[in-house]
Amino acid sequence: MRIDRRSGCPINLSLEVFGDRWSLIILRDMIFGGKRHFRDLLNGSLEGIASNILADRLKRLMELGMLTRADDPTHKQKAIYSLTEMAIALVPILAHLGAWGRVWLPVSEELSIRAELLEKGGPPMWDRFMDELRHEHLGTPSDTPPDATVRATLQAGYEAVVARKAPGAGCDAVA
Amino acid sequence: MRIDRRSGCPINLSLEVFGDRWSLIILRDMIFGGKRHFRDLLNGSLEGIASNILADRLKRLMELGMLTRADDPTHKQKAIYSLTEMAIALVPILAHLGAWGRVWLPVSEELSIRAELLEKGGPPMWDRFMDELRHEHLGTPSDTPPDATVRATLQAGYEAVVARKAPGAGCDAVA
DNA sequence: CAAACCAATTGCATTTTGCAATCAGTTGCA
DNA sequence: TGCAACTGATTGCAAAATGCAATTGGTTTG
Repeated sequence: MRIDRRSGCPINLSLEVFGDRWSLIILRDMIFGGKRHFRDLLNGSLEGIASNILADRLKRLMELGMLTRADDPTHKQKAIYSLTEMAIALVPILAHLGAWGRVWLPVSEELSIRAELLEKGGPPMWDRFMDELRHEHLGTPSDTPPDATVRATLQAGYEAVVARKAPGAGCDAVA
Repeated sequence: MRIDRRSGCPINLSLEVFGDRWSLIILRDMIFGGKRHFRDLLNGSLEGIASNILADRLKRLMELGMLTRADDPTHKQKAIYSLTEMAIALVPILAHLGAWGRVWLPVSEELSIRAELLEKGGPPMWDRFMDELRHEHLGTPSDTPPDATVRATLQAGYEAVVARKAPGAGCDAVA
């Protein structure tokens, strides 16, 4: 599962990067879920990735230049993973992918609300979101207040759906 | 490699559809290369798919509703494969994917000129291309003359690059 | 009538995946 | 201090997917 370079076609090479079942899931959880640690990615994703596969994919995505790894200063053995610009540039693709899936596949309502909001926001929202990610992961300066982020908007939409579908559950239902 | 439905997330479900190394390659060759027959797909793609995998993926894409299969009236054992609207709707994703690959991966110039033209054309060009595909594959009426198609434009761009890189080779160099 | 072509299928070795158990070191709490 | 919980992984193993070559039964072409 390294790169074969079967051909120099852009679509083929893109597939060689994330044409598997887990790489994009990991990037999705980092981009939309804000996950930065091994354990968060391991336990947090709905799909249940195995730890050996997660370790392998993190390594591979680092080799490919999509992620970087740094020691977490608050915990001697904690590693913190960051997106590179190469990974942040996937946001429009993920937005289109989510929009396509919402139309053509049996998605669940709770999990597709984010895709819907992102689709409605269009390229301007994608650009704002990419700026936020650059701020979080690359240390780029940002003038967006923390409570007005795209991620907060998406999360609020998700929680509204969950609350509406399970009215007795209160407001603590977070996946 | 059927669908597991690990979760109802649109991105996850999309990955379950074409999160492998061949499905999207086949769709690329049908969409951009105009391939409709088993042999064309088998011999025509640069990446060299094996016939058993091609057969498996064609079957799978049909089960998923991305392709249909019909007998070719001109040849009793020839099958002709057609894209469905579900597959044609992937054009914007393929355009973004090509654009991303062109920036971040070691693509070859000949093979990325199509992606570049498609990116420059933007959504209006994608829409025209999707209409052409509907005309070819779904029998939808079309008012575009055959010599002004997006596919012809992309092919002309490709041939111009090939001719420029190998000036002595004449105009018969087609992959 | 033979050679080429058609869409697959079969057999088999290699690779990848998924799962569970485990690892050594670190931290939080009593 | 002692011990459980947590950290990012690693190992072993069975099952599945892949890649390759050969083959199949039928059709068309020269």
